Amino acid sequence: MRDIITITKAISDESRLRVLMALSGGELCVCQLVELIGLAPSTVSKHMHILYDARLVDARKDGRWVYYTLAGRDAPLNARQCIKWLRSSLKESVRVAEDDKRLLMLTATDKTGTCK
Amino acid sequence: MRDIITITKAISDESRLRVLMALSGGELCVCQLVELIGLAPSTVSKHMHILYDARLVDARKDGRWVYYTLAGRDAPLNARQCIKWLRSSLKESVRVAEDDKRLLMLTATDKTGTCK
DNA sequence: TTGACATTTCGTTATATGGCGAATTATAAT
DNA sequence: ATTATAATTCGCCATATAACGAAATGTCAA
Repeated sequence: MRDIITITKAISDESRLRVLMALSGGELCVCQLVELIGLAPSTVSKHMHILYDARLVDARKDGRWVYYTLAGRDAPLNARQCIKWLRSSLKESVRVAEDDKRLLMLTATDKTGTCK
Repeated sequence: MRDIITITKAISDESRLRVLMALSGGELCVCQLVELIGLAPSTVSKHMHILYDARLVDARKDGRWVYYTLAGRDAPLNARQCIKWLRSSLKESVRVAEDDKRLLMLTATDKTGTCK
């Protein structure tokens, strides 16, 4: 029960939902998410910690950057199915579409894969 | 997006999750839910309002009782799929099993279908 | 009609949550 | 070595949330 509540609390915030949907397109580092969401780095970092606790995202550190991805095979089934539900539910969200578009611009300036 | 956030906020509370799982066994009136969850009637009523707003439950008034059921065919797909995910995720929850057991006792004393 | 009961609404209170900036840590570049 | 950058932690504040009891509403029973 506690695990599920951790997940449901994690997904009950607009910024965190936007992050999860943004990560559908592949891994992103915190500074890219800051750019996308428009909140302070410290705030975004806290959001990512909440998503990580819920095992909805994985983290990978590379140099001074931390890259986040959607939870993968090793994540609990509950978390993966939650993401599946969210993706199908937010498929037609205008906000998500806007973010996807902005993300294309953000990642285009950064062809190498490193952040900046 | 707003609809989904309404849903995710609605399911980010333990009492409301317990209510949703309890309703898997069929409709229940507020006083039965009060008995099960152990919170004040006013509190449970507020919880039900939140679930209703999210379209996760339907309400049916019969005399002085209000019976709630899980969202049915007419409810948004998002809400129904959410319930599906929750049910599979909480399938093995001890808390839910305890509630189910208690519910059997509660509904056994009340064979007619009316509340008391 | 009076009383009892189920439910909801309202006002209040305590705690949880989300936001920021400042300070801290870790890494890379000069 | 020093500086710059990415990310996190910490402390603070404003708002949201969940709880209660009291009062209001609606319905049935005596």
